[in-house]
Amino acid sequence: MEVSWVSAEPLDLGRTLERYRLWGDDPVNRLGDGVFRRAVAIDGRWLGYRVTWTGGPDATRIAVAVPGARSAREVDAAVADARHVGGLDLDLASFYRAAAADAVLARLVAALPGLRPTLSPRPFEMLVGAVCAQQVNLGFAFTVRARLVRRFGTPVPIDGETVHAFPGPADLARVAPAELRAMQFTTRKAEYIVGLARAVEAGDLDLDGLRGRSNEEVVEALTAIRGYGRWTAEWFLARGLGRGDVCPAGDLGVRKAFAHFYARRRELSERAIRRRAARWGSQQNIAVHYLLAGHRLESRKAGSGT
DNA sequence: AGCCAGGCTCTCG
DNA sequence: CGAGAGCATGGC
Repeated sequence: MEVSWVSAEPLDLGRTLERYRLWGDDPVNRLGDGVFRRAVAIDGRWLGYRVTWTGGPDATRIAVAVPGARSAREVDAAVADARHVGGLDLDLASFYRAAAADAVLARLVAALPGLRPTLSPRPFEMLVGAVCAQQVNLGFAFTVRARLVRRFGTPVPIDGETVHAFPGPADLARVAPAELRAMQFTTRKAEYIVGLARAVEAGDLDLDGLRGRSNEEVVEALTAIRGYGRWTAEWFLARGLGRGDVCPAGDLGVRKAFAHFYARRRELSERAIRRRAARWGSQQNIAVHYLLAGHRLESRKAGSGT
């Protein structure tokens, strides 16, 4: 079964999803040439789906196909997942209007038309992925995350290939931290990941319920868990929940991007970054995404390859 | 060999 | 609180 539609909003899906292979192969979000594959859960069953697209940033036709679907409801679930992954529900047009007032953002919007933040549809997946990326370079973070996924996730066939569903709390709650250590997680991170899985399994933390809470409440709930600090909570708000008014100002990449674009390469304090980002109000999340992508673009051109 | 990488916890003042 | 040390791991 398949559905397709034309995006009325600016969108370059290829550029947006490119993120999924910037730092290596991602067995959960598989991006090929002009095709993206992922799995979605419905009624306890995993279904692989495929997204394809044609046309330019101003009129993209998107198609979502779910080869194993037996009902429209299953297709709807895949479409919802795909919309989240592609950031399709973010108001990019409003961001573009706000960006026009900022010379840096205006330039980046012109260079990267239709780029959207990719959101992570599943909170547990988002949080564990964030732990993987704490304090290590992103290539390595992707490597260990992929090991985790291949070992504890669920393989789902689609189009003769395999996508992996990210392991859920139940899959990881019973894992001994030593098993993660063997995959080159640090002892601490192994504890953080298993600890989160067990907290969710024990009912101490309602991840899905976070969606309905304020930014402050989400940060408070997450930072109460060992291993989950402000950085992780803010990325969760931004990339998990798609909150617009969030800027993970402590993030190394964000700090470098702000230094590059707004301070003649001099380091800005976290507070200074927050102040500047606050001016963008509910567009902060997208603005930060453009700054990060723009910084990658320009430093790659300069010959270094972050 | 040594520094770096999209942090977090713990301890002190 | 806010700064600072200590922590671990692999890549370059």
